[in-house]
Amino acid sequence: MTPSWPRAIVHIDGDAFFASCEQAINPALRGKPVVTGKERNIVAAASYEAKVFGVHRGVALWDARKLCPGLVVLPSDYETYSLFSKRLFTIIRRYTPDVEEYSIDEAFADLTGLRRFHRAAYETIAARIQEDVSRELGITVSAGVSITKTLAKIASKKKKPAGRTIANGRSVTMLLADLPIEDVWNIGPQTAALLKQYGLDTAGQFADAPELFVKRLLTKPGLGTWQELNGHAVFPLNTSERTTPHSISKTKTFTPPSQDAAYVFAHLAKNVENAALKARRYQLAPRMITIVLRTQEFRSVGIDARLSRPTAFPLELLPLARTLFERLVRPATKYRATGVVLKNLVPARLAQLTLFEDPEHLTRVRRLYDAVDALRERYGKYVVHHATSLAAHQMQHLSTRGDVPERARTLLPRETKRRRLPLPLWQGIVR
DNA sequence: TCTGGGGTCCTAGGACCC
DNA sequence: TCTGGGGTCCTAGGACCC
Repeated sequence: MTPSWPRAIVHIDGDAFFASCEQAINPALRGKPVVTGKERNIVAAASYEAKVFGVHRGVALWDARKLCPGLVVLPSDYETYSLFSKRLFTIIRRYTPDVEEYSIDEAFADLTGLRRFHRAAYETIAARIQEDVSRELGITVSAGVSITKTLAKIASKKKKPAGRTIANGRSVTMLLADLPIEDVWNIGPQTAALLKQYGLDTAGQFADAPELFVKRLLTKPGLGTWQELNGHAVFPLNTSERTTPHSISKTKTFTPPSQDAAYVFAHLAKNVENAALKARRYQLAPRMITIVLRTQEFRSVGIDARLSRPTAFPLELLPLARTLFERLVRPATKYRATGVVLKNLVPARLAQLTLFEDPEHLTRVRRLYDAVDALRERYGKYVVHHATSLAAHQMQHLSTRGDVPERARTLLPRETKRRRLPLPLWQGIVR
């Protein structure tokens, strides 16, 4: 259970993280307005120089360029940001082993009881972390120190960039007094709207509400947030390294929206291939697959199926995806995005044959994808793909001409030539 | 918020069993 | 044959996060 003594938790939050990484790598970009997200035509991160012009996350690049002439626009480079992220967490671990890697640019760390060891106040420890990061990585982080994760997270947002806020005792009350309820971590639009109906507009008002009232109105996470705002640390730090994902999804919007079923399916097939590739990289295979279509009007429809045997091979997943797709797709409806979710992931080695399957067939499929994955490792992701997704790939060639290798070829057999699977690979469509 | 992409956790309710 | 109560597992969908 919750320890009875007060915790000292620090929340470290990267400032304009992606943009800062770019500026750290390329000195010529320092002091300039920089955004990342070129590949999506939407600002993923904006440097503080760009924010001055009103350029924020989520702004369309077209608008961003208008707001800020001379804006430097870069494609996102997640590999590099992940490297910075790893080094950031390593620095924090020098001060405590209890570190939760909350997101690529955020961490919680438990400093409780470490003042003596570091011969420093908690605030000083936080300051040292900030100094180390700044000196060694060339980026800045903001820090919040408090007695619960929720309060620490609120504190780190208080002063940005490179700020530091300590919230204890009376300053907690001050911190919460004017904070809009929707700005509290884990209070989303739904819960905020509900609380506002009861006149609770600020974090302070919510924290002061009677426990019984909160218990009746909200569920476990909501109650936990209320407790944390009142200084009871109930959200534990998740310090276990998150190596394997629980689900893998790929979604892609295409423009313009289309009602051409074959074309829409090609996009879906591409997502299936990419999701399956990612699963194979983790040596995982899904037991369940969901496909999702989003209409022009932003309505989403989805359908699930359970696999009789886990598999991360598109050759096996695509026929099922087609079946699901055909149940889902409506004539004369324009779609703007397709998506696939691979769920119930299990280690690929556990993917055992069902009773009546031909083991040689599976071996051949495995060999095929070993070869495919090796090719992609060597020549890039686009070197080979299923014929089914060809239309989607060709679109990409047109839209990003020059970026994609010309050598893209279809290697795998067409659907008509594909061997029939000995057994249908799915057990039924769930809904 | 005029809406991109990738995730996690929680809960209600059904199925099934004793 | 009818009925109550309780446990476990599973899943769909909601809500939230960056």
